[in-house]
Amino acid sequence: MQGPDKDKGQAIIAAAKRIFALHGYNQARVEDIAQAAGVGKGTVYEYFSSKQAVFEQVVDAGMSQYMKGLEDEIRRDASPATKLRQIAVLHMKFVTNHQNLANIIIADPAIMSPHRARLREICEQAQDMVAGVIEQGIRMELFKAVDTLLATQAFFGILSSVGVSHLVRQQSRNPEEVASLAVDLFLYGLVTA
Amino acid sequence: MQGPDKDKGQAIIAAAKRIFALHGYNQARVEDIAQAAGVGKGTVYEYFSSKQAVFEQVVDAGMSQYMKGLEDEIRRDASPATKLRQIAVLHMKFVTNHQNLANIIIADPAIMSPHRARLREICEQAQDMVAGVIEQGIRMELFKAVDTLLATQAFFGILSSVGVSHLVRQQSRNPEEVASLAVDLFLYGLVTA
Amino acid sequence: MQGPDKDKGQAIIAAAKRIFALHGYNQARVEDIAQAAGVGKGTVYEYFSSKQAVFEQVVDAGMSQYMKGLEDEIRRDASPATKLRQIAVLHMKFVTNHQNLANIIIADPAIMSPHRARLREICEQAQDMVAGVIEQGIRMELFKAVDTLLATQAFFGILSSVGVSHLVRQQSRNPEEVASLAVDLFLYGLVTA
Amino acid sequence: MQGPDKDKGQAIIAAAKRIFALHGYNQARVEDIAQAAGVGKGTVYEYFSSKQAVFEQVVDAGMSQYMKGLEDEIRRDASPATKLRQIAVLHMKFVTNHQNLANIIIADPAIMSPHRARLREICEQAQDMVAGVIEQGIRMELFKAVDTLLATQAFFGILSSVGVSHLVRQQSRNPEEVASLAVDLFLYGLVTA
DNA sequence: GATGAATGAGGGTTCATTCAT
DNA sequence: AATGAATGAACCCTCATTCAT
Repeated sequence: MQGPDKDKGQAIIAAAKRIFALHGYNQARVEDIAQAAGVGKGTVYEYFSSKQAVFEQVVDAGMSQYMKGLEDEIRRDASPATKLRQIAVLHMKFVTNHQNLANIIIADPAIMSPHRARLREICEQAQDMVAGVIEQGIRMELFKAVDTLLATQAFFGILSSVGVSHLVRQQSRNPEEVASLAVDLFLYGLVTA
Repeated sequence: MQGPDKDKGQAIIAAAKRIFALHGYNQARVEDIAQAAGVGKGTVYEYFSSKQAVFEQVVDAGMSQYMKGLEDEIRRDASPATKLRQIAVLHMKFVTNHQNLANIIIADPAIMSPHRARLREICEQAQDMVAGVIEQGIRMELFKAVDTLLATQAFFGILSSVGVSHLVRQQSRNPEEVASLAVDLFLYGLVTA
Repeated sequence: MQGPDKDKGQAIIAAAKRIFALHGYNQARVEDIAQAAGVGKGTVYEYFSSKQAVFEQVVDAGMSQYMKGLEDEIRRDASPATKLRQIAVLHMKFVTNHQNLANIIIADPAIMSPHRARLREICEQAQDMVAGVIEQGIRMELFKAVDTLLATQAFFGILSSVGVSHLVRQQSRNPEEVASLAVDLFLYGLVTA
Repeated sequence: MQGPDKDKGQAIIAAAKRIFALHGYNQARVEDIAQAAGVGKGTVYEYFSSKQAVFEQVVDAGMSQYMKGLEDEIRRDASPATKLRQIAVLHMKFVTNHQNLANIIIADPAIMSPHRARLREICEQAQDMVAGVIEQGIRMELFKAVDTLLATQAFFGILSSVGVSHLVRQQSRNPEEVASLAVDLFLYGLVTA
């Protein structure tokens, strides 16, 4: 699968990420990716077995990077609220960086269907980590005894939605600031005290 | 282009909604849609000018139905919090009903690109309506003086995320209950009082 | 009795002649013909078994009309040159009236292939008639002893070419005048005496 | 193994010329052309943007070859009658070689409609050249003071008609001989001196 | 290894024909 | 008889994939 020249493989992944995000999976032609990577069309097949495989590598690379960052934050010694704040920044950056790859995966059920189980597993791992933080907060009586799964999904939902809207569409604020405001809302709610 | 038999056109729209949601735009063959609607492949073209047009009609039908419901809720005489609660139920039902059509639109930039401007306008109308409710709450000093745009996006983000996860994947709870829990979280936050 | 059926069949033939001449065989849709004839699409199939059959009827109608005129001219008591002059006017009117139907037949080998033999037979009948006139002229030592087949084809070639150019494209002169000039050229040649 | 690009493009043109002449434009499937050229269906689209474009290239190739020959004859130092005789041979060969491509163009108004203006221009150039020769003959008082446009059209009409009949249908004589007989008729007419 | 010319399966779309009303 | 909604065979074209250089 992996050709010997790691740099070229990475260049193709990077190019593919841009092209997929820009045009969507089906509208992205292998030739476009090759051109964006500065290689010939056939070269893509030296490094990856198929267009599908390129996409999976793009997703895998993004996810593993994300998971690595997530694990680091979780392992850190901090209060649950602080951890959520840090994870929020991480997630916001991820959303900003990977634009709509996640949507491609969701929207095109045929894509990654062989790998979908593993992808879901990874997502669930991420959710479990955050759920763990929330449970910790609940045990410490800092958080209400809500349904942790629902809260976790709400957490990601807020961040993704706000992230896409604020960062992709308007680049007026930095990710940290937006993440902070979103987490405030998540932690303290909309209603006045 | 529009044949006189409204029922058949509606049947095609309904079938197309299922097929698009199931397979994604590109993997959905016109023949699949025709078969699902119980008509011949050519009949689809008696009612719609193209596959693209079918998709747009599917989206339009869903959106106009949604907007109609939203306007009804907004116009109702109720407290901002109650309005948000009602809108949440509406949105949750919409997400449940339309599954990942929204994601298809987001993920495939080429789809609906001529109509994208109008679609965005509709979405912004919906956001403006909810933003109006939140502003009203802020003026009444019921809500904190947050960035209303950010809060609105967070509101939709929570509902969409929770809706997809809870309702599409696990159908253990009814939309009303899940919407209520999500809104509680949005209004009162995670942190204990 | 002149039932309404006959009228409708004739109307379809007349409409088809216009549509075929205007768009060519393949670009002429059965629906176009039906519409031009002021009837429903299905009605065409009440009178003709297929699009192909409609075209054949159009051609047959034109040819039999043409042949009838030709026979009348041949039977007339006149000098060979005068006969050719009369036939030329007839042919020029035919070309004007039927525009490019002949070209459609020639250009689309699949069209009328079952009937092509008969069509060729009719054309050859027409050629034989004119060839007979030329032979008569040769026997009377009014015409040179040329290859009658070649002369006949030249006769039709001049008339068709001049007819299409002068009458279809520029309608400045009447068929009789143009036919007369063309026949002068055919009879007396270009070179000065 | 495989020759350079140009050869394959030329092979496709040559194959297309045969297939179009044999079946007509619409009945000629792209796959037929590809097969006749000994290439895959997709290869046609490596060299030409569409079926339409293939046809236009076929026509262009034929026309430019024809025009080149025509110009050479015109430029030659010879009497008008001799020039016409040479042009006649050229035209007869062209008709023989290109069979009914011209008819396809005439019969199918939709074909080449974007290029029709240019095609007509080319035809008019050819007509103008021949008209020039005839005018020269008239000025030299070798030819009668006829309408040159009409004479030119008659010239082409004789040659095309005789060419198609004699050469395509019966291949008993060579083009030069037939052309010569046709020109004799055109120059000296049918009537005895 | 790197390339891109060659390939053909697949699908959107048209339209001649049918048939229930 | 007359209609036009319904149908599906046919065909152009795209683009992922292969392979000879």
